[in-house]
Amino acid sequence: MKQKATAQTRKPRADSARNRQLLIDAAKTGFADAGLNVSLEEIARRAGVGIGTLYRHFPSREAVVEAVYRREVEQLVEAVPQLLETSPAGEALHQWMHLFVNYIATKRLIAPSLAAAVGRTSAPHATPAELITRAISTLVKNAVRSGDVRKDIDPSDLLRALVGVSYGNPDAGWESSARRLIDILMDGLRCKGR
Amino acid sequence: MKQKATAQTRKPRADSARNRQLLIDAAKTGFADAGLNVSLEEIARRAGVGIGTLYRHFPSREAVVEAVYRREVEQLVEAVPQLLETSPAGEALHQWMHLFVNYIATKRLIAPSLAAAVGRTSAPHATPAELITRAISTLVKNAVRSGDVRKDIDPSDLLRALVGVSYGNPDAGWESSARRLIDILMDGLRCKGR
DNA sequence: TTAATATACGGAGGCTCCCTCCGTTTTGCA
DNA sequence: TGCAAAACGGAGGGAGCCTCCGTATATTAA
Repeated sequence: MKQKATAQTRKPRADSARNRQLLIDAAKTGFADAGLNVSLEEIARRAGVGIGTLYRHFPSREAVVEAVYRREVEQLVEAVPQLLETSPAGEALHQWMHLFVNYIATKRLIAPSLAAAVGRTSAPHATPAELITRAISTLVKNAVRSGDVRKDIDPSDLLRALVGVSYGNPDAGWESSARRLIDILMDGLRCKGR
Repeated sequence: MKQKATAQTRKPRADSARNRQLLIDAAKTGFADAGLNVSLEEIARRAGVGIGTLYRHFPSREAVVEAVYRREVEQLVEAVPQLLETSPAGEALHQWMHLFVNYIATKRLIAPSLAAAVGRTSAPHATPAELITRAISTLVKNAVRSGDVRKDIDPSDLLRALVGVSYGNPDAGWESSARRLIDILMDGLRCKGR
């Protein structure tokens, strides 16, 4: 299960792992306190490590953000099979979209970085954006097969819409707005015998 | 018609007006060439003026962006009465949404600054965001009255969706994606006798 | 025309942030 | 216990943001 190249590798250093976690925690609270534009130096400061350490663990701001929201993305992905078991496919899709808004609502930072990433598939391994794309693709495919939604739906389109709808500024009943829009979208998606 | 305070004012200086226009032009090409993150100093350089001059005319990056896209916003707003004359209200709304995507597509910068502004109504005079909000409100109201779309629609919600849908990254068939989504949205909006 | 003055200009400078590089420190392993 | 490998820290160069103020120029009145 462990990755193992041609040569045997050392056990990873304890301080490295610890600092990585400290950084992620600091980033999480930093983003929450000071918005998406906290300086990386501020994050390093909060974590009590040098800026160099931050950059060693996360080569870019993107990478930091991704590490922070990776958890939520995983939960979002894991919810799919369960939803498909307990609900008809169309309903599963609908519920998942609301779930998406939930996660976006708590952590305000998924949307922006997701928005930038939806199109691209260049990354070597599975990026969060790709994971989510797969999740929604599964849901859409099922819903199309079961006849719950029209078949001319591109899952990426839908994801884009979802991200877009979740993009608004934090204040002013943003979340309920997103929820209303999802319901409208869903109405547009359904097969209405036409 | 001219603004005139208690004291009579001087004629505004010619160089000021000229520089302002140079700056707007430079910003327009600058945004097009180098993306939304061109430095303001670069814009000033392109315009052949000092950075101080830029800041005197436009107190913030936001203001620069707004000046650049003001034209498109105005056209978007002006299209409303015409659309309402030539099409049934529901269709007018639909067409206007496509028009919106058109303008966004050519100038890639309306969406971001609009996204930040949709909620707020704090500004003293009519901001572009408010102008657009008014435009879409008119269209929605008409469409609701004529029975073309359901009545539980908040125009701001719809604008948010429009902005969101138009937010994607430039590459990769973004525009057609936005158009498909608009059609789906519109299907969701229509009164379907239920 | 010319002088007076309101108005606008330019860019140096102080600040913050980004990111790299390398001397120092810590950790895992033998 | 000793020795590399691995990780740390933060100084420093570069860039962008924005302000401030001495200088330049347009407008107006004489």
